[in-house]
Amino acid sequence: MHAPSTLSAKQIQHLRHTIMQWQTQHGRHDLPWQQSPSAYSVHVSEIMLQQTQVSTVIPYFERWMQRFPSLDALASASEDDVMAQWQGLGYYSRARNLRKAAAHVIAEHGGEYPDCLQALQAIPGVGRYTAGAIRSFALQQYGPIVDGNVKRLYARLFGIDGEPNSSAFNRTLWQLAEQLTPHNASHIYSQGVLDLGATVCTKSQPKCSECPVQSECVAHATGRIEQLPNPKKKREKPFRVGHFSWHQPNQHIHLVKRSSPGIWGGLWCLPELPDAPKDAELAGEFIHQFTHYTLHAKVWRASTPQHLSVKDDNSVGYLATQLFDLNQLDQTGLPTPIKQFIQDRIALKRHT
DNA sequence: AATCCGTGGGT
DNA sequence: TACCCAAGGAT
Repeated sequence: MHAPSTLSAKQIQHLRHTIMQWQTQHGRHDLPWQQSPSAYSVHVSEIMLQQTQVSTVIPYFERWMQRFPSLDALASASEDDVMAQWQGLGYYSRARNLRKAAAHVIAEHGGEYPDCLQALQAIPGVGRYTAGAIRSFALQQYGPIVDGNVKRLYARLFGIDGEPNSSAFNRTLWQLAEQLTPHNASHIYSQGVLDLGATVCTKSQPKCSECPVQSECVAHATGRIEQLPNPKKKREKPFRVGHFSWHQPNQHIHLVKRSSPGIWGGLWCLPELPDAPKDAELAGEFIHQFTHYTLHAKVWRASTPQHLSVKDDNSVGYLATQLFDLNQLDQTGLPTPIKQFIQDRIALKRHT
């Protein structure tokens, strides 16, 4: 892998200054989580922003801070309440971990977030990136960060020609972040690299003419902007069939709570069956695209509740089970396609 | 190290 | 349309 040699002190100073000045003048300052940030609000926003675009997160963040305005409010909430608030955001282990994290900070740190990176990373769901982000944005202390934006920016700026997500590639990026991040006003630099990656050094059609570090950019100088960072190897997406049961006695729907870890863990869902039931009537079916596989869901009518459900390890077991009023589903965390299916069917029935 | 974990925006 | 991938972390 082609990696840059160690940066000179002069290079570091120049890049820091240029990026920080650009952030002050052209960076983002109006995002909801940038207004009077606390360790808690920064923590919440950073977890929500993992693998999720800013525009998607904003309404969830606003609702979350209304519903769980403090660490104590979150820690004392039920898992079902938390999952219902997270409904639709995906990667639901983030929500389960966020609730655990609130209890962790209260139990281990008396309700005050720790300020060292090591202790921050011991919080459930907080890794190297999020720990650095909390240090930078909430505590305004030295907190290097490497995320997708930073990887793209550094890969182009320094001409890093490595296998994406390989350990060598990641090690190089983190070394650069540690060198470049200043110990004073770390939050401005960190926000600067995020904003630069998100608004200028974009994945496609980057705005190099607006870039403050264009003249230092290896990829721009060598005409490799479109090649860097190198594309990830794509894998074949498998196709899976899932069988679900539909039991709907008098305006109620029978749901089971899915186990975690596992897909849709912690959410309420139509009971998943190990196989297609014999002599059952098909209530409906749908296709759902996950990142790793395509799900063909078949939903079968059941005259009796199906307490048995397929667990994550493919075994069959008894899970928590409950009848939900069809008008109550808005306050319940269901997988998005399942909720969609149920609501479509209810709407359909009303018209026939 | 490789795989799993959701959903939706952008092109 | 189909594909990439987004303020990553856990196992």
